[in-house]
Amino acid sequence: MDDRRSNDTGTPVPSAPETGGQTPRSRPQADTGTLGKAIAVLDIVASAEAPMRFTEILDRCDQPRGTLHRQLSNLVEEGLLSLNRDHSYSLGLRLLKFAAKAWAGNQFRTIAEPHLRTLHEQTGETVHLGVLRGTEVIYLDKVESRQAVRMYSQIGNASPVFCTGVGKAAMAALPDAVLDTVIAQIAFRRFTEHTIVTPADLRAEIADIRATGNAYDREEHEIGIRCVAAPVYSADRSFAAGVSVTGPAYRVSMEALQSWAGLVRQAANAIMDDMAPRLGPRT
Amino acid sequence: MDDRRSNDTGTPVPSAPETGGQTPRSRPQADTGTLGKAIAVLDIVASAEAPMRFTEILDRCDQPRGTLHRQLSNLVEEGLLSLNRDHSYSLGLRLLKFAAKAWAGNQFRTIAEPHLRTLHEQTGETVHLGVLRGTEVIYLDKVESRQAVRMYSQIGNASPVFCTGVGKAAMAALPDAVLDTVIAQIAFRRFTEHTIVTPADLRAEIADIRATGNAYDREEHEIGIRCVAAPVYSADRSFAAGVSVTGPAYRVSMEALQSWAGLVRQAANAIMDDMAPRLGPRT
DNA sequence: TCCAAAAATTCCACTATTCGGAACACAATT
DNA sequence: AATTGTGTTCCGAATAGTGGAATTTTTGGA
Repeated sequence: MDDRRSNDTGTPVPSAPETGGQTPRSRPQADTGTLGKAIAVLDIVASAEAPMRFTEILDRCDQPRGTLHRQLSNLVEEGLLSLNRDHSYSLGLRLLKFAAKAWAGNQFRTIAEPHLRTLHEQTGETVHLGVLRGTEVIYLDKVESRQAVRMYSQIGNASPVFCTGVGKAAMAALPDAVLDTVIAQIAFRRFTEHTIVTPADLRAEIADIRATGNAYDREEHEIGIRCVAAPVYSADRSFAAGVSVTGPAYRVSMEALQSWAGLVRQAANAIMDDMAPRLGPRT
Repeated sequence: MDDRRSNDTGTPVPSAPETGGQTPRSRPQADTGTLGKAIAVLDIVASAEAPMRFTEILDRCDQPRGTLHRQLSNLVEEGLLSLNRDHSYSLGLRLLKFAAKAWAGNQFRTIAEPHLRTLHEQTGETVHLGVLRGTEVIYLDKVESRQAVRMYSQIGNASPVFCTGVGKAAMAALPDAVLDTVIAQIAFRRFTEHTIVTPADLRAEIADIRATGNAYDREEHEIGIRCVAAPVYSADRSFAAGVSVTGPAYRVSMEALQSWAGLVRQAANAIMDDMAPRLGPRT
C-alpha cells in the first residue's frame, strides 16, 4: 500500500520510506508521466540563475530536440515559462499567482503567524518559519523589523537542511526511520568553516537538539549569521518544521541566542497547540 | 561567465490577437494537451478558498473519476498539490519555491525596484508594480512603509484590469488591436458604486489616460482606497505594465493624488529608460 | 458497535497523445 | 555567398493517458 501521509498543513512528510531497497545514484524520479517530464524541464529552468536558451536546456535534459521543443511550447502557452525575445526562457508569471494562493491558503502558516509576531516582539530580531521538504527547508514566513530587506528574499526559498537552524530543528522532529533516509540523501557541502559536513556530526547534533529542544546555527550557512531554532511537528510526526530567531553575529552573541532559546521553544509549542485541533480528532 | 543578457522582461504580451472570431462561452482552452489538463485542475484548486475534496473537484472539471484521480495523484507526487489527511487538496509548497525563483529572476522587477523605492520615499504611500496578463493585473512588487501588512498580500495577486490604477494604466499602453481583444474578454463586475462597468466608459477612461499620462482609481475596486498610476511599456509594446501610488481615502485626497501624478509618470519613465538597453539594440 | 451509503481508489482494454528522428528554416559568422 | 550553430516543424510508431466499471475505504447514522 502506498503510505501516503500528509495533513492539514499542506505539508507532506519529507520522503516516503519506500521499500528497504535503495536506489543508488539514479534520482527517485517518480513516475508522473508527461507531467513529471514537463515539471522536470521547469525545474531545470528554475535552477539556473540566468534565463536559459534552448540548447542549454537541451543539454541538461536527456530528451530529443523535437520533444523538448513541444514541452517548452506547452509550458510557455500555460504561462509557466516565459519565452523572451532573445529565445531565452525564464519562469512565468503564472507561478507567482499560484504561489500567492498557496501561501495565503496554507493552514500551517496562517496558524503560526501570530506566534511568529509575538516572538519577533520579544526578541527584536528576524523570525523565520520553515518546513522540511525532502532534503531542503522551504521558508514559509518571516517577520522582520526593517523592511529594507526584500519580501520574497526568504519566503519560498529553499535552503539545505544540514546547515540552517530551522533545518536541523525540523530534522530533529522526524521519526528515526525517516531521518535515516533524509540524512542518506543529503549532499553535504561546506558553506563556511563551521558547516557540518559528515552524517555522524549531524546525527550528534540532532541528538543534542532532541535533548535540549533547541537547534543553533553557528554561522554554518553564512559567516556573520546566527540563529536559534526549535522544532514544530504534529503528534503523529506527519510533518516537520521549525521556527527560528536569526541575527547578525556582530549584534547577536551566542549568549543572547541562548537567552532566547526558551522563547523560541515556547513559540514552537504554542504553534503545535494551536494546530492540534486541526489535525483531526485522533487516529 | 554566464553573463547572459536577456532582452525581455519575462512578460509576454497580454493575449494573442488570434483570429477575429470569438469563442462565446467556452474558455480559450489552449491546446496544451496533457499538461494543459493538469494545470487546469491545479487552477481549479487554486481558485477555491478552502481545500477541496475529490468529488468537489470532480464536479468542477469535466473529466471521469479515474482520470481525475490520476491527475491529482501526479500533481501531488510532483509537489504541486498537497493531499491533506482529510482527503482534501490544497496547493503545494513546490509552487512557493518556483515563485521565489520567478520573482527573484524577473528582469523587469529587478530593474524597476529602485524606482519604486524612490517613489515611495517621495510620496510616503504604498507603491505597486503590476503587469498585464490577459484580463488581469499581476502585482510584481510593492513597497510600503509599515511592514504590518503581509508580504504576499499583493505580490502575485491577480486583480481585474478594469478597476485598478495599474490595470487601467497598463491597458492604455496597449496597441489598439490588442486593447480591443482585451476589452472584449473582460468580465465586468461591479465592486463599488464607482466601478466602471461598460466597455464604452472604459474606452473613454483609457483615452483620457493616454492624453494625460495618468490613470486614477477613484475607489473603483474597494471603497476607501484610491490611487494614481502611470503606464510602463517597451518601445515595441511587447508588454504592458503600470506603477501606482495607493493610499486610504481618509488620508489621501484626490488633490494629493494629482500632486503626485508627475512623480508617478517620472518613475514610470525612469523604469522605461532603464529597460530600453535591455530590449536589444535594434532589429 | 454495526451497517449502509458515499467517497475514494484501483483496474484494464482502448485509443488519443506524446515521442523522436530527420528534414526544414533562420541567424549569425566567416 | 557559403557555413555553422540554433531554433522550428513534420509525421509514422509506440507509449502514456483515458474512462467506464469494479473494489476498497471512509463516513455517519441507527
